[in-house]
Amino acid sequence: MTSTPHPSTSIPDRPTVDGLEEKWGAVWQADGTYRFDRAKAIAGPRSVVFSIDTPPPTASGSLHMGHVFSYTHTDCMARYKRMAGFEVFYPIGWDDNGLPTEKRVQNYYGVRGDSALPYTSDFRPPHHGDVASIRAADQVPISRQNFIELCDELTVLDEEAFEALFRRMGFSLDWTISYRTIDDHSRATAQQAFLRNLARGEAYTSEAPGLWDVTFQTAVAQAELEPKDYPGHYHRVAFHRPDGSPVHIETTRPELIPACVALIAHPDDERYQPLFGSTVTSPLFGVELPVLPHPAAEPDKGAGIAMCCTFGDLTDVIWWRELQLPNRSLITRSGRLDAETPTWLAGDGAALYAAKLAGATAYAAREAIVAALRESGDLDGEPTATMRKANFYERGEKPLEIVSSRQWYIRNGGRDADLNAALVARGREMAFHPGFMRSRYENWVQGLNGDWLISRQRFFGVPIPVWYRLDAQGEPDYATPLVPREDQLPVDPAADVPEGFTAEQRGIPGGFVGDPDVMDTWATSSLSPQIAAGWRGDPELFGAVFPMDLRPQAHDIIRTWLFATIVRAHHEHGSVPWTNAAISGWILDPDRKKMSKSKGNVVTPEGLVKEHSADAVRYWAASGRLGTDAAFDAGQIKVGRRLAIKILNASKFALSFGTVDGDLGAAVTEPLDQSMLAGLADVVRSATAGFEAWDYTRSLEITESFFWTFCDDYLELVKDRAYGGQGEAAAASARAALRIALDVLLRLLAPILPYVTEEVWSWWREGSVHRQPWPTPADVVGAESVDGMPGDPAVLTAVGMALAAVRKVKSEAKMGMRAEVASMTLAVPSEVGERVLLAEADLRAAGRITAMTYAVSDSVEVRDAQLIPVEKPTA
RNA sequence: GGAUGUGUAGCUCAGUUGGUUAGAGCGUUCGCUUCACACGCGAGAGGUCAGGGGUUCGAGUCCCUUCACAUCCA
Repeated sequence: MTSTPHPSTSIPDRPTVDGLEEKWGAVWQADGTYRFDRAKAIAGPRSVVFSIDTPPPTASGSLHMGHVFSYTHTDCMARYKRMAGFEVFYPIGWDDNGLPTEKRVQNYYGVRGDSALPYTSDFRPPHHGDVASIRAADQVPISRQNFIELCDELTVLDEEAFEALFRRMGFSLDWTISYRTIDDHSRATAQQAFLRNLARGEAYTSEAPGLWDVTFQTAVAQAELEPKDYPGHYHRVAFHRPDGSPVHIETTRPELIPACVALIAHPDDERYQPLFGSTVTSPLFGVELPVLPHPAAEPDKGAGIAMCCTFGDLTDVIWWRELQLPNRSLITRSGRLDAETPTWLAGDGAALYAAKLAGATAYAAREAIVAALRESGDLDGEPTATMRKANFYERGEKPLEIVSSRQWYIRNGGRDADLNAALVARGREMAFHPGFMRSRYENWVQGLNGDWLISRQRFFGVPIPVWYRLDAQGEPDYATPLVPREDQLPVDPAADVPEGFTAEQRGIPGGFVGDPDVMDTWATSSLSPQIAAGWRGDPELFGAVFPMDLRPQAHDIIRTWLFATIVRAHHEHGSVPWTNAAISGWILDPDRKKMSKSKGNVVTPEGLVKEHSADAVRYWAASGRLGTDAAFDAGQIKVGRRLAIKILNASKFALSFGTVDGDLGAAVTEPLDQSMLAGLADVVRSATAGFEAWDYTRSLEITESFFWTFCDDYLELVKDRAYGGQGEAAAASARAALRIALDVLLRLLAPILPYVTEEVWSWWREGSVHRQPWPTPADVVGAESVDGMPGDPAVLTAVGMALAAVRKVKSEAKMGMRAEVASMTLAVPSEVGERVLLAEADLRAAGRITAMTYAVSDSVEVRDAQLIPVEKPTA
């Protein structure tokens, strides 16, 4: 039923891969070739569906080879599953909310959001992507709403560029199922999930020390920080025991001495054991501080005893919490020291603070403190340069500070051993491909030390959907937030009014105030399965596709995206979000460095696709296995292009001998043809096993390897016979075998090379090759003879070896392959000779052999060849 | 410091449960206007499987150990 001949075959004289993307992209779109059949999915058992949680790309980022790499991997699997009979749910989304978009908008338009400013209806931004970068001081401040409008405008443009590339790459997404993480449906879904987290106690607010980006003025989550080397100096500073003797510590941040709450050494450190339980006083400020043991202190680092300040780094937070130390925070959200002189300082210390430190930047404060330490004699020696590990957010220039603030958190097992174990167990319910990637997940989950901070003090995000009552003094009541009903979502607390209040009551005592924060991007994109599958508002669809079958993504975001998505599904559904996670590697440049803009080694996908064709680029991507980083290799793309062209040419040839009427399988009578088909049946088995093991690369390699042998040996061997050189029946056998093989080969290659396979399919078949069933060994009719004897793949191998030996003789004689062999002896092992005899006529035709005899030998070689050079036309 | 992975031809990589003489592509060398394809075809050269030790009749493959590289975590 799949082999209905096309009524009029139209094969181009010179087939080309160029232009196939436009041609077939338009057809697939018009025909809805990759449309998800919702009715079939809902009607059928869950097992008829293969659902894919496509990670929505950050549309504000640039397009890079990593996208093409990973999305091609997914598409190959999607296409295989579709042909294997599954109803494939393959949506696409764009992750457009969040700080990456804001940064891009700031640079593209030269603006900066400022909540204090009023809306301007006719605002015109100063730039439109026409300058490389804009200094913060030159950015025009605009209102929150104006800023959001620009974000909306630019993300739409960016998404169009992404869509154009993804379509050109031939990704078989269902473009009718798409979403943006900032659209109404996504916002409502994110808010609904948040409200349910809140109702169950999984979301909560807390005034706590957290990571703070002073540049972007927002809190940042643990998962987002990047430790980097940051130059600094060790300062050897004396604290004092009650008897006046010094205890030296070494610190890179002496400006935090006024925020010091304790000195801490490792419990096993004999140098400091006598001090545990005693107190010391801080230099300059004279604050009395305990000396305490804690295993996180590193005996080898600096003096081996550290000052704990609130808060210099994340270790300080651990000490503060575990040792129940006071909170003497000094660093404010601006990155400057508190303008008020802290209450715990007195006398000279307080005076020093008021004079030199109040409101100072961390840098100025450090200078002032170091000068004062020098004067007091508490600085031992000169500061020595060092590199410290500091935490950064994305490409921020300044290290993150730790600042106390009220923030929203979602419980993620960082502070709850039972939840932690449950989330590890969820990971074990899923299959990771490759399996070892699970340890990334488990390492991360088991290393968490705090809940997930989701609130951001930014603009372009999903608002936290709560309001607070204001008491008579105008102070918000954070303990009992006002929440909307789910059917009111999405809401914007900055514009919408909670039930029971009027707009006039906003911000006045006895009235209400909206939560000013938005959620972090991940708090929405961690719900991509729920958003795409219609958790909110489409329970039928949701039931048919959730939990999804596959989440594909790269390994660097296991700790963020993959983990966060598991957390949300665990809380909301008590299940995994998907049953398989396919983890792609990274694209490295040819020197095996990670490609990055700053190094200028980025190759853009658009140019490559235009130059080499989408199939060629897909071939390169598909030759990278899951979990393996791949070097970018233009050579491999060229190989892919060559394969695509070869498929066109070989197909044209195979179809050029005229059709065969009736039963194709019955027409195959020659042992060589049966042998080729028997080999192909083995290929079908192996290629299927490859896909079933998520190893599309293996499937491709097996099929490709067979295809080249098919071209180089089989086609050459049967050419003469197919033209009719050995009579009609023998010709029909070859012609039938060629069509059977081509039909199966095209289907095997379709998931990897969708364009050329579709092109060739259209020459002689109805419908799309991408809607054909995946081939089975039984589809390779003619692999057995009519009396049921299976074909012997070794016949083609044997004749191929003999042909190679003939070619070798000609090549060594520096003659062309058309040279005639007047006579020769084929020396072969006897079992090879027996098989050669079955197709000797084909061998003679392909080798232009007039007379041949056989001899027995261990290897296959041609002896005593009498060659007649091709007569060259005299000039 | 802990975890995971990698190390095979000049380059990029395969190598199933241990089993003949370790494979492919690219590159390279030599040759060929061959009626599907010069965006092609044919042939050749090229490897101490990171080092060391062990198990075994037999190790690229299993075990131990050393080294190098990468990533993740602390």
